[in-house]
Amino acid sequence: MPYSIKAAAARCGLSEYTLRYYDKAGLLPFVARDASGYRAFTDGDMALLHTIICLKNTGMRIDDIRTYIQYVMAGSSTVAERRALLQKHREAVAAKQRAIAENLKEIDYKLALYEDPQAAQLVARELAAASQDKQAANLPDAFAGIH
Amino acid sequence: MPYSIKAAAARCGLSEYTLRYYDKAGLLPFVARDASGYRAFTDGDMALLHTIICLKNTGMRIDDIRTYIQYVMAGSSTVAERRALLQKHREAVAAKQRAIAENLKEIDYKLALYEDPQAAQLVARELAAASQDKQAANLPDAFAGIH
DNA sequence: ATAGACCTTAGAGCATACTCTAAGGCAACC
DNA sequence: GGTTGCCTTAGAGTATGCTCTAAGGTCTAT
Repeated sequence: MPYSIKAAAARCGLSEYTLRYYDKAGLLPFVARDASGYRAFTDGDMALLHTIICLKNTGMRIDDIRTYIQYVMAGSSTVAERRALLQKHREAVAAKQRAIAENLKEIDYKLALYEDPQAAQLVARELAAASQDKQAANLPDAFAGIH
Repeated sequence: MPYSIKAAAARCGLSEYTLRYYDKAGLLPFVARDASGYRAFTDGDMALLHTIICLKNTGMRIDDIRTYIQYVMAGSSTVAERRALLQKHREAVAAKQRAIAENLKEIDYKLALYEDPQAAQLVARELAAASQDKQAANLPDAFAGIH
């Protein structure tokens, strides 16, 4: 019934190396060992691992994931702490998503410029302006001679 | 008119260290030096630096940003390459945003559980199930005795 | 009983992106 | 001319998260 590390890795999409690294880092204190000292992942373990991967995929650091797992291992008395941790993370992720969306808008603006039929001319004009900046300041001009 | 590295750092929000690191990494070939060998950032340089920061903030790697800057330094003949690079990046960022949103949904699900008035009971039930997984597989139970 | 595929650990190595230190040059003011 | 504050470089150090190697134990089938 339980999965070997190889099977668990295949199921969750992480490498065996990464699973061992996570275990060493204190993220998998719940994974039991069989009589030979081999890790044995149960379905319940895979569910918790899934949560760990969600936290990782949203950018949570190993240290913070460990804190979450420690709350889980401490039982239902830590529900408030878990809620606070996840809420804080949720807001941080949302804020980062918004920031990325903002930056992406500017990249889209650049992209629109490059997609314009007159792109070459527009770019050449930008370049000429940058070039003049240098001349006006009596600085060597890295853009000189570029079209 | 041009900005010292200190002024440029203050304006763009990066540290002086980071600006020097970027220069060393080939991201700032356009920044000129004054008679004393000091970097002199023009307004045109700041605009390009802004683009670099947008790319960085959306997770582009230094190596790829350098490629983009090399296209810029090669003039308007590289418009097609720049467009391709930005489009590819744009799609990668969008895909990652979607992936994060997916993972966030699962975290929200967990959060809803913790926000339930019956949270402690629900969590205790999860825990009991995980505990039974271990028992059924004749494995040491890390959850034993936790409420 | 031996080959092969699996597992274990400790610890080294790597990639990325900074971050800082050391040693020293330049420029302005008292 | 000395102090102060800015700048330069090379290169070392840090943080994070893997990724891999070496040495060795276990299990299964032939």
